[in-house]
Amino acid sequence: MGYDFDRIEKKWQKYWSEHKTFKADINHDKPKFYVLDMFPYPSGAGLHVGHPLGYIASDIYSRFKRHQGFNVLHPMGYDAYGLPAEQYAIQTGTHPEITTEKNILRYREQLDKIGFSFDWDREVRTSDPEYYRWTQWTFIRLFHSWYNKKTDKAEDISALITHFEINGNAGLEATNTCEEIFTAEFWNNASEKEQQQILMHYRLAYLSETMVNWCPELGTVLANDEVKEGLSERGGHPVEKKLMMQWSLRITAYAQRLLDGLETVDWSEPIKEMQRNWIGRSEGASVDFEVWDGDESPKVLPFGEDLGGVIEGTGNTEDSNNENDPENTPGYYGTDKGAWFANKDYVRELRKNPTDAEALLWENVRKDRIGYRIRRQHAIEAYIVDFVCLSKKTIIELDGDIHDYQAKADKLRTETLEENGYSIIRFKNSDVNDHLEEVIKTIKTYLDNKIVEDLKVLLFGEDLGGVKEGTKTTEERYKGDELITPPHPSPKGREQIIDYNLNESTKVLPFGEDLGGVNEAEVKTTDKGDSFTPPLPIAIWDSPEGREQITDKNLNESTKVLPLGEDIGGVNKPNQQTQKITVFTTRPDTLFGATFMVLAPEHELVSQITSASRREKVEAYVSWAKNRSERERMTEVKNISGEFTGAYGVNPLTGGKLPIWIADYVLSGYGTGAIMAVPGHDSRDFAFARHFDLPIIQVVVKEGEEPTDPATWDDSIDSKEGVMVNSGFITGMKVKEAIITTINKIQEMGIGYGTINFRLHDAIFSRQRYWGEPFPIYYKDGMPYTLDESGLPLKLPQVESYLPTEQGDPPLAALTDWKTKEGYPLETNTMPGFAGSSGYYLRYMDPQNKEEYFSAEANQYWRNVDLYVGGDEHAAGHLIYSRFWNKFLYDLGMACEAEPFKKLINQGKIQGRSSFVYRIPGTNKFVSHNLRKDYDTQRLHVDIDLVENDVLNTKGFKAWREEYKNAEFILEEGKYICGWEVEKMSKSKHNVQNPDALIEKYGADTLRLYEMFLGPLEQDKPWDTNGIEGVFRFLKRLWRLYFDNNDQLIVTNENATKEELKVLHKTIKKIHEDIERFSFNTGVSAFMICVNELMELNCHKREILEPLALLIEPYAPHVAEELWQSLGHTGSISTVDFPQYVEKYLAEASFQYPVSFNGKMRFKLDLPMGLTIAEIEKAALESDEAKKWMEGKPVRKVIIVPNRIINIVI
RNA sequence: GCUCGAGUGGUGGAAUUGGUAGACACGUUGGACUUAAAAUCCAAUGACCAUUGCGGUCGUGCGGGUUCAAGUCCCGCCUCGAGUACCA
Repeated sequence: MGYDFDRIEKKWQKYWSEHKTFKADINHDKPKFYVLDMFPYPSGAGLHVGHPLGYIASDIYSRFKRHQGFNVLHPMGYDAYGLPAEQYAIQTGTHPEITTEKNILRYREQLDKIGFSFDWDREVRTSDPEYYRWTQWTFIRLFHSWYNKKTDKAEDISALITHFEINGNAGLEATNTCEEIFTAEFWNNASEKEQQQILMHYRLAYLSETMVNWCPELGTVLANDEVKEGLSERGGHPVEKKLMMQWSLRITAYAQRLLDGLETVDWSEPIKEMQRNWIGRSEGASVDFEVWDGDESPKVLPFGEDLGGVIEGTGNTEDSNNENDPENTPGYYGTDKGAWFANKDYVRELRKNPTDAEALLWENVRKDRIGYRIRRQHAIEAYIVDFVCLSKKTIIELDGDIHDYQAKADKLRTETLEENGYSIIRFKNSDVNDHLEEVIKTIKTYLDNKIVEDLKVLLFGEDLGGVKEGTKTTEERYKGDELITPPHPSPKGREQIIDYNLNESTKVLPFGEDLGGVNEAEVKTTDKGDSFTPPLPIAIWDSPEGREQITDKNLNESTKVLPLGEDIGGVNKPNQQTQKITVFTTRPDTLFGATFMVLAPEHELVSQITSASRREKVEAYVSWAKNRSERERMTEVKNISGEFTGAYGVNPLTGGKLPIWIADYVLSGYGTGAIMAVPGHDSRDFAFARHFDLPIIQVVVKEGEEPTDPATWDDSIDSKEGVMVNSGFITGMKVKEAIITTINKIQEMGIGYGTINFRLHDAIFSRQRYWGEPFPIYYKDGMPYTLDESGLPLKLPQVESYLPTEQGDPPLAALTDWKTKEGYPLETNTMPGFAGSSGYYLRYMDPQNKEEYFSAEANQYWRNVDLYVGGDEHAAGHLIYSRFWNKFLYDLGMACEAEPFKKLINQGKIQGRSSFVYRIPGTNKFVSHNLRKDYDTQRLHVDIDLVENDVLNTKGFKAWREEYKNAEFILEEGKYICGWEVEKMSKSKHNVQNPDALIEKYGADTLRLYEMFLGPLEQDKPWDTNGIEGVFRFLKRLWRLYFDNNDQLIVTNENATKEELKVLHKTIKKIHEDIERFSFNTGVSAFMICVNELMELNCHKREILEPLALLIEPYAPHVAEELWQSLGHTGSISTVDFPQYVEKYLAEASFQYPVSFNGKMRFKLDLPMGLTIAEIEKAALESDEAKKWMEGKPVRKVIIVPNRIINIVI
C-alpha cells in the first residue's frame, strides 16, 4: 500500500473539522498571533494553482506559530460582492446571491482539500447582512465625522456644529471643501437645509458632484484604482470622465497619516513605494498670477526680453501678427491707444533696466519694520505709487535717472495725489543703494512727525474718489441672478484702477513686487467687517480632492458640491474682483523662467478670460477635449494640442506678461488645474513651447556651467540641481535655497504660500449597481440623512431586474417601496467592492458579535494582523482603503492599533506554462517541436492536461476536439514534443492548472510542498507540473523511513548516532530559519536533503523520526499527523512543541578548508577545528598540494578566515 | 518618460554577513532489478579543451572599478517584468 495519501488526507481533514482543532479563542495565557490571507472573491471558475500559493505559505506560518506556543488566529471568509456575479445575473436572471453561494461552496470544497488550518467558525461574507450592518454602521460614523487638523483626527460632527454656532467657520482647521467664510450669525440664521449643505463640505462621507470614472459598459462609476490604463479593471471596458453626484470618502484628510504610517510597517519596499506614489505627496508652492486685464494684448515679456520687433508667443495667430495694422496693433491695453504709444519706449527701457533699489528698500520697510505699516505698489486714485503709508497718508517714491524725463508726468501726479491729502517724499535710487540707513531714518522721522487730520485708513479696494468699489462689487455679487456688467471689458472695479494705472505708467515691476496690493485676506476681512450677510444660496466651492493646504486660507476650486436636486442658481464666485489664476508648482524657484501659462480645458476661468476674437477657437478646443475618452487622451499623449485664450497672466516676480493657453496636457484633477509653464526646465512645457513657438528661458545651470541659447536645445534642461541664473533676487543661489527663498518671498507678498499637494483623491464610494451594500441613507428635502443605527442592517431588497432603470438610475430605483417607514426615499446607489473588505480583519476578531462591530476585549487581545499575505494587485486599492478605515476607527477609539497590517508578504503570481502544437496550415498534420523548422507551421495552444513533460498525448489530442479527430503527427524519436511558453494563466490559452486534479493524483501534502518548492514566495514564477514528481517521491521516501513495504512500522527505540543527530539538528536549524524568513522553497530542499541523508544512514530511530514528523507538520500536515499517530501519540500534532535546535550536535571535529591561490580555489585541506591562524597557515603552506601550486614562487600574503577559507597570494 | 523589481546550467531555482558558484529538484544519459512495463535504486550531467592518467581554461546580462577574494559592493549601460503615467 505504501504512502496512501488519499486515505490519510481524508482522515485528518475529517478529524480537524470534527475536533475544531484550529478554533482560536481569546486566551490570555498565550501570546496571540494573527495570520491573515486576503480573502477571495469567489469566482465561478474556482481556484487555480495560483490562488492557494499564499494560503499555503500563511498556513505553514500559522502552524509553525502554534508549535511555538502562540494562540493563532487564522480565519478565512469571502469578499462576496462583486461585478461578475451581477453581470451573470443580468445575463441569466439568476440572483447574484445564488451564484455567489454556489461559488462559495465550490471554493470551500477546494480549500478543505488542501488542508488549511483555518478557524472556520469565524468565516465572514461581505454580503451577509450580519456582516454588512457594520459596514453600514461605519459609513454612518463617517457621515457624522469631520477631520480636525488641529487634533489631527476625525471628530464627531456635533463638535463642528458647536463651533459654527459660536464662531462660524472662522478659526477652524478642518479638511473641507467649503470655500466660503461665514459667521456664527449666518450659521444660526440658516435653515436646516442650508446647514446640511454646509456640513456636507466637512463630513468624511459626503455627497458631491465630482468628476468620476464612468464605465458605460458596466453602467457604474469606478474608483481610481479600479481603472487601469483607461479601462475598467474588471472586464477591460472603456472608462470616461463624467461629472456626477456621488458619495465619496474624505480619505485625503488622512493622506499624510497614510504616508507616515508606512514607515512603521514591515512591508516590502515596492509596495510601500507604490502606496507613496499613489498618495503622491509633493511639496511646492501655490502662487497667484493675476490676469492681465486687457484684451488681445500680444506682448510677451519674459524676464530680460524687450518688446521690439517680432511679437512673440503668438506667432501662429494671424490677428496679432500685423503690427502695421492700426486697427490691431495699438489695442494693447484696451482703450487708450495714445497712452500706449506715449509710453512704450519708456516701458521697454524699464523692462530692460529693473531697479534693485525698490526691492532693497522694501526689504527694510516691509510690514511694520519701521513701526509703520508700509504698502508698496499700491493703487492710490489712478496711480500706482511705489510705497505708501496709509495711516500717515504718505507716499514714498523712488526716482532713478530713468524717471527724470518723466518729471512732467510726475508733477501732475504729485498734484493729483496731494489734492487728496497725500504728501510725497522722494528718494533717488542711488540714495537707497548707497545710503540705505539714512533713507530709512528719514522716512521714519518724517512719519513720526506728520500729523494726519483725517485718520481714515484706506482699506484695500477703497479709493479716495468717493465710490467704494470693493463694497459695491460685493453687494452686486449677491444681488441676484444677474451680474451687473460694467461697460469696460474688465468687470471688476479694482481692476479698472489697475488697468487705468497701467495705461498711465505701464510700470514694470521690480523683482518681488506685485501689481498693487491684491490681498485676499484683507478683502475677506472687509467683508466680515461689514458684517454683510449674503443671501442664500451661498456659493460653496469644492477644492480638488487631494489638495492640502498648509495655511488654511485659499480654497478656490472648481467643483461645486451641491445636494441632490439643487442647482447652482446663478451664484457667482466671491472675491473675483481680481481675476487671478492660482497655480501649484513644485519649483517656485523657476518662476523667473515661466513664459506662459496653461489651464486645463475644464478650468472654470477659461470662459471668463478668453478674448472675443479667440472665443470660437477656444470653445472648439474645449469641446473637443471634453469629448475625448480618457483612453484617447492617454494614448495620444505625444500629440501636442492647445489653444491661446487671448488673455495674459502677470508673472508676479518679473511683471512679465504670460500668454494663457489651454491644453489638455494640464489635468483639471491635479493641483489647481493650471500651471505656470517653465519650458526651459520642463519637457512637456518645452515641447509645447516649441510647437507653438513660445519663448524659452534658462533659469538653472549646472554648477560651473554657463547658460546656453535655448534655441539650440533639443529638450528642456534638467534642473533638479544647479544654480539659478536670470532670476532676479535668487540668481546665484542653489536650487534648494532658491525654492525656500522664493516661497518666503511670495508669502511676504501675499500672493502664495508653501503648500503640499497630494495626488490621492477622495474615494468615490457609490456604485450604480444592485449587488452591494445598501447605503443607510434616506433623503428628506433633498438632503441625505442617516438611518438610525437601531435600524441596521438595511437589507438589500429583491429586484425584478438587475439592469439600470430606463432613466439610467441604479436598479434599486425601480423599487416603489424602497423607502423608510416614514416614506422618505432611500439611497439607490450601493457601496463599492472595497467597502466590505476594508474592515473585515477587525470583524474576524469577534465575528458573531450582535451588539457591536467587535468587542473592545477582542480588539485589545488580537490587536492587528501580524502577518498579512496576498497579491500586490491590492497595493493601491484595498491596502490603502483598509488602512484608512482602520485609522478612522482608531480615531473613534475602537481600533487600538494605528496600522492594521504589521507585516505584509506579497506572493508572486503563478503564470501559466502554455503548450503548443505546430500545424501545417490547411492540413491536419502536426509537426513535433524540433522538426518544425523544416515546415511552414502555425502554432496552436494545446490543453496542458494533454501534455506530460512536453510530450503530447496524441490519442487524447485526437479526442480533444472534433476537428483533430483525424490528426496526423510527424514525430521525433517516436514522440510528439510540444513547444512551450510562459503566459498568463487563462482559459483561452488552455494552460489553467486546477489543483483538484493534482490533489487527486499526488495528494494535498505534495501540492503544498510543491507550490512552496517552486521558488521564492514573493517572486512571479511559471507553473510547471514537471517537477511535482520529485516532491511526491520525497514524501514516499519519507514514509519509508517509518514503514517497510508491508506497511509495518519499522521505527526503533535505539539511540541515535552522532551522525544522525547532526542531520536532524542541521535540519531543525534550517527549517526554523527558513520559516522565519519566509523562504519556504529552501525549506523543502532542506527536508529533501535530510531524508536523503537519513536514507543513506539507514536510520529508523524514534529519537530522530519523531522530531522530524513535527518538523514537517507545517508543510505537510496530513502525513505528519498520520506518522505522529503511528508513533503512538493520541490527539493532534498541531500544538506539540516544535523541536529545539541543539548546537552541540552540529559540532565538527575538523573543517575542510578550501585553499585558494590569488582567489582561485585549487584544493581542499582537512584540518582539525580549533587551530590558531598561525597553525592553519603553516599546515596550508606545508601541504604537498600547496607546494605544487606555488611552483616555488614566494608567498606574499596568506589570508585565513577560520572555518571559512584560506587564500594564498603569490 | 518616471518608480520599483529581476537577469545564475536544457528547466525551476540555491548560495542568509564579500569567502568553495550551480545546493535541492526536474529533465537527459547510462546502469541495476524485471519476461516486460511501472515503481524503486545506483552513477553521470555548466561550457569548452584534454583524456591513458593527472588535469586545465572559461563561466552568474554587458563594459569598467574596488578587494587577497565579487553572483554579492561601486560606476556606466543592455534586456525583461510590474506599477504608474502629460501629477506641474
